[in-house]
Amino acid sequence: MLELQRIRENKDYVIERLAVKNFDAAPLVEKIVELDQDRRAKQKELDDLLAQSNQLAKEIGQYFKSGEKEKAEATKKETVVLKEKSKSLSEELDRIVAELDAALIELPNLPHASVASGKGEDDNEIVFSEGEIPTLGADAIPHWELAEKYQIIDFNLGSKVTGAGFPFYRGKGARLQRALINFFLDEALQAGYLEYQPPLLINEASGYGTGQIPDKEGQMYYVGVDKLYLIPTAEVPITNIYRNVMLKEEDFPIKNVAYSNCFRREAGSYGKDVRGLNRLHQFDKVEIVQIQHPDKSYDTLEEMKAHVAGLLRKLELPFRILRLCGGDISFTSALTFDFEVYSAAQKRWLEVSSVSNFESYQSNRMKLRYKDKDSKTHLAHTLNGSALALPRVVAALLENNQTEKGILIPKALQSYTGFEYID
RNA sequence: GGAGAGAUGGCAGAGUGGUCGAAUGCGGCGGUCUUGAAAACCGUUGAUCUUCACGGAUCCGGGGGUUCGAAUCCCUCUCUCUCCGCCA
Repeated sequence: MLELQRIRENKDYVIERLAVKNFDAAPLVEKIVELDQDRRAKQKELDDLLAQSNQLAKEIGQYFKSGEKEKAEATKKETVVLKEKSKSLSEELDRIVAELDAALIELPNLPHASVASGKGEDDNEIVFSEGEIPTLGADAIPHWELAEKYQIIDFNLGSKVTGAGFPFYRGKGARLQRALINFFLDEALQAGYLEYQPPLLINEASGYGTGQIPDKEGQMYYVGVDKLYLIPTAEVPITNIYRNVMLKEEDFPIKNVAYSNCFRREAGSYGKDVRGLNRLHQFDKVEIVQIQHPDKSYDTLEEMKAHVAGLLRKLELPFRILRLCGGDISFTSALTFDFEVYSAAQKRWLEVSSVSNFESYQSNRMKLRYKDKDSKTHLAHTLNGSALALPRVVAALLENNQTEKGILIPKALQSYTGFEYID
């Protein structure tokens, strides 16, 4: 959520920037500014009343001590009026604050200056691309057929046991998964990240902290009896480690990495987009999260981009980087780069990573702050990125590397898989 | 799942109805001393909202209540610990 002070002081700028996200912020901003003024006025009024009550209470205490019972009783009567007034005033104040909070939550994060306006994914800007797009023989087949041919992923079995979008990985398929996870984790460790194994279920407060709740809780699986959500990404537990935390300036940068299963309901998805590994309800992902000083968060974003690019390079996958336009960038993000790999048999680009700077948007929700050298309190910046999400990487590896001898495992991965070919 | 105990400032730990935002110790910061450091001694040291400022308000796990007045009493939730049960 945006800082109130920022909205108050840069009303027009906020409205202007949010237009880039195709969000008409004007009515909401006006409402927020009004509610804020109202809140402060009411707060002052209430504070004055409470100050009077406190004063009287002190006096009553004195009277009792000195044995002046009548005076005490008389003063008590005075407080009754004050109490009624302050009670109704504080109820009114609660209403205003609730309304203000609700309005603030509806306001998306401001897009970074480099974010262009645009309608949707077609308007994203390709800022980088690398690698040759492989040309496959006429007998090349998509990964779901390869999965069946080599019996490494069983989608039907998943449907039987759970439902669509929950595949079984089997034999060398399962070992490939394990190899990729270890490879990604090791690479992150080498880059200075601290490894975590997070809980896969989170409470409501955590969902709120990173922005899944309210609004997007429909995308998460919910365990009603225990009021817990299955995580859609390790970002949620890992970032929420720092909910209500006061850091010191020298703690920056905090670099965490976590492998986790991710669970997404993906309500409303259908068609060829969800074929095979393209979109699953449960998948594996290694996520990197950084907490950084506001002055350095964009350098950090570049560092994270470079890390992700390095992974794809080592896997020898052709990839491109997109800067998301206003219409495609998420509600909570200020700047997002998507990484896409080319899946040669499907002849399409698949998103395998999304690297974002949330600036102070999540921090403000979570009260993630730090003290500077003058022990002034500020909000930290949060960033995260997939490094990487497995299924589409696997899809591209299978399709691009299909040969007559089988699926060729990239060199960098062979020490992890223990085999050279899936055959 | 059952029974009991507890949650106080960065940490440890006092406080069971009124000058308690909270003793004391440790840690942190500043100073005296010292060539420098340590030790010792002196001082200082929470957050949020509001105000130009003085000041005011709120916060002792979360929420609610009793009272003129709550860290302190009551209800409720969460979490931690101990014992029993179950169990990878």
